[in-house]
Amino acid sequence: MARRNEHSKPELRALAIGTVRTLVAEQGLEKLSVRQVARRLGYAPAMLYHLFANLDDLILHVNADTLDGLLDRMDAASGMENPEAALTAMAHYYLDLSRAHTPLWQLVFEHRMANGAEVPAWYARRTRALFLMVERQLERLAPWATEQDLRLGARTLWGGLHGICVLQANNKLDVAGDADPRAMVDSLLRHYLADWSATTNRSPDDASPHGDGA
Amino acid sequence: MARRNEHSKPELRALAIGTVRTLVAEQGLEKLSVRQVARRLGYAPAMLYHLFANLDDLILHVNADTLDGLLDRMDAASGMENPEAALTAMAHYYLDLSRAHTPLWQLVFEHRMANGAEVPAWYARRTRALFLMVERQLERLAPWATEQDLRLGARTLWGGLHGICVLQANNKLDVAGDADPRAMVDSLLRHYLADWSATTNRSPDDASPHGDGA
DNA sequence: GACCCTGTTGAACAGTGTTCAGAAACCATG
DNA sequence: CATGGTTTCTGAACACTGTTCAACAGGGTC
Repeated sequence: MARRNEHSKPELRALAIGTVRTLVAEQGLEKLSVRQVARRLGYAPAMLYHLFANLDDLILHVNADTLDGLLDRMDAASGMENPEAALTAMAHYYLDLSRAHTPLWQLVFEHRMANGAEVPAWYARRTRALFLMVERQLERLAPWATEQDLRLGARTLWGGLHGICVLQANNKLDVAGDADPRAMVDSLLRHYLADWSATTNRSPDDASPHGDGA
Repeated sequence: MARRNEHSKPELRALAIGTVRTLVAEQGLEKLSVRQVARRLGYAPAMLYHLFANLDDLILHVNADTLDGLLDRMDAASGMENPEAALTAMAHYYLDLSRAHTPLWQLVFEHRMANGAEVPAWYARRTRALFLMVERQLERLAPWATEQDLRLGARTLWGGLHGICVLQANNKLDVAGDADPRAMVDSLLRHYLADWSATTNRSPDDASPHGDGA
């Protein structure tokens, strides 16, 4: 019972990734295990170690797919006329993913690497791209903002959005009295962006032509 | 080797909770296991099941202690004159906990119950209390806000703060270019609160004396 | 001394990720 | 056709995990 060669290595890799996706979607990330994936594939568990370095590696490949889908949809929104509308659309994609595919979303954002290993570069590139897209929209919203303003603003805004999604995915919102996550996201974006773009304008302690005091 | 009776049941419970705290602080939550706790205590693993229902129950008791400490410190800040200053102080406690005691913080906020069981009432009470404290400060900031405004605002603001702490605890901020979490928290509070308190004032579609259209 | 009760344990069960020697089948060469 | 090499795949093992439960040891009571 060796050497069946029914599928090529890349085929098998894609098959394994797909199996993890359905398995996680069906039973959540707690039930995910190498042995379960192998059983569904009809192979011995050890076979998976010829496709991926370990379970973390397999999960990262699944997450890369999920992230690519999210980034694609966010990128499509980045062309909108109004940068505020673009950010809102992006945020809604982010939230929708955490609502419609909660276990898959958790696999991306709540999975911790074993023994604190660093994520590989090919993966970190994707999370970096996410923040960059937000920065670019903020830049359109306030072209006068410094590079540091944009970094801080993007990380604050998207970190905040992320927190709402985390609470939503973990059902922590119902515990503390029900609240509509969509309304929360809209509230965050509207209020934060309004004051951010208003007060980031021509910072007083910067090299501005004629500073109009605080 | 049975029936030593060196400690009372409540003593043993407190001892076990303390052991989990040091164990998690030293090695992170991944390494936490019933057998490790028992070994440090000098008992057999099975003994712990006479003190707690299971590992989840033990962890919840540890988390309750952590939350109580946080709530105490936040409660002390709630008496400050300026509600905005109070919220800032509370947020800083929240962030500081996630920075100074990251593994313990993760145990509270990133631990998932096995087989999706609901958290018990004595525990849920604490997370509810957290949101309530924020609501009370928002009410002082905008006494005219409706109950629903307060709920939405508190959950949005604290959800956002939580997200920043999550990214911080998981080292996701360095990956995407370094950003000071403290500056992010301040940015979130300042900008969100400024516009929230300004625009929540006498909502136009509510029973206001003379609505000034959008 | 006999009894019960309570604190405690060893052993077992079912599961986990991971490694590795080796078997089986395909391919190319002599 | 046979031989050898390479690739694909597996069974078994190792060291773990949470949890359960029969059984045992010691203290208190009658």
